[in-house]
Amino acid sequence: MSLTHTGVTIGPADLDPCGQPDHADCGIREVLDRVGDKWSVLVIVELANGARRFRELQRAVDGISQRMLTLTVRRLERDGLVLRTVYPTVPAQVDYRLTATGESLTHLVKALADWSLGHRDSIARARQAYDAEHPDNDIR
Amino acid sequence: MSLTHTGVTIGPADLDPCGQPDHADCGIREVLDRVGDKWSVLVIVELANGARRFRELQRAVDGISQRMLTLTVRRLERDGLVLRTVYPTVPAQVDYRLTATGESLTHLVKALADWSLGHRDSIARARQAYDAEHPDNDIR
DNA sequence: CAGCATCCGATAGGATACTG
DNA sequence: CAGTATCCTATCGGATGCTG
Repeated sequence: MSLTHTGVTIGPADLDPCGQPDHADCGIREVLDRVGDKWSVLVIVELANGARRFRELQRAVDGISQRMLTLTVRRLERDGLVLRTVYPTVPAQVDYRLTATGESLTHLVKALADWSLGHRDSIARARQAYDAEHPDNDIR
Repeated sequence: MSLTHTGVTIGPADLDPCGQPDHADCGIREVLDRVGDKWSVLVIVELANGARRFRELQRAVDGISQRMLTLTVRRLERDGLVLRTVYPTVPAQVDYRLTATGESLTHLVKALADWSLGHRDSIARARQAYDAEHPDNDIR
């Protein structure tokens, strides 16, 4: 784990993405808002396996409404993570593929997915334990 | 990019977190919902630098409301990512620190932050370009 | 097929006031 | 200090119907 920090390592976990002592928001938000929304990551995961057409995407992601797929894919396009290509056939045909930038995100997405799978049991158990000890507390 | 896939590599980017051809949701959601929400990651980043008290956290994350900090930190506690310790002093004193599980997430969070910083310019330019060519389209 | 438009309920999340 | 309790708005996101 290396970050380009300029000086000494303060603690065992000196994590400061901005280089500021208090990492205001420093733009993490911009990415997090994209990575964080309900569908983007799943779409990226699917596109990591190759170009997909609209309906293919919708079937693959499964559960996503057409409205949300449209919005998700548009935002990814706007951010330059996905390339949208329209073929002037009849009926219309459109495909989506990751750009180089989008491709570079797949590593992280994969890491996230791996972490998720690796810890889901642990998390599930933690939740059960918590819920058992806080029956009233309805944090979800 | 390597994933533990069982058979042949279909494309240049065979990314399948579940091991299923269509990666339903396979539990990525559980983590994504936590990583994805507006504040969790920022809180984790702050806690990666050491234990913090409630007010310290609120000041550090900056912008978070007290209500959201409470909810965020409670959910992280429930998931076993954060340990909450109450000292029966007057006035009350509580601190929060990452558990081992939470600690293990900091690597990913850091990677995400790095990616974010590394691509924010690229993304900003993509957005400007998109908005210039789609003046009417208001996808945000 | 690949969408846009519209309606509408559910949730996120801010502001504010109060408590042990 | 470290919350809890309310209220209220904005956005998310599903369902449905229509178009090129």
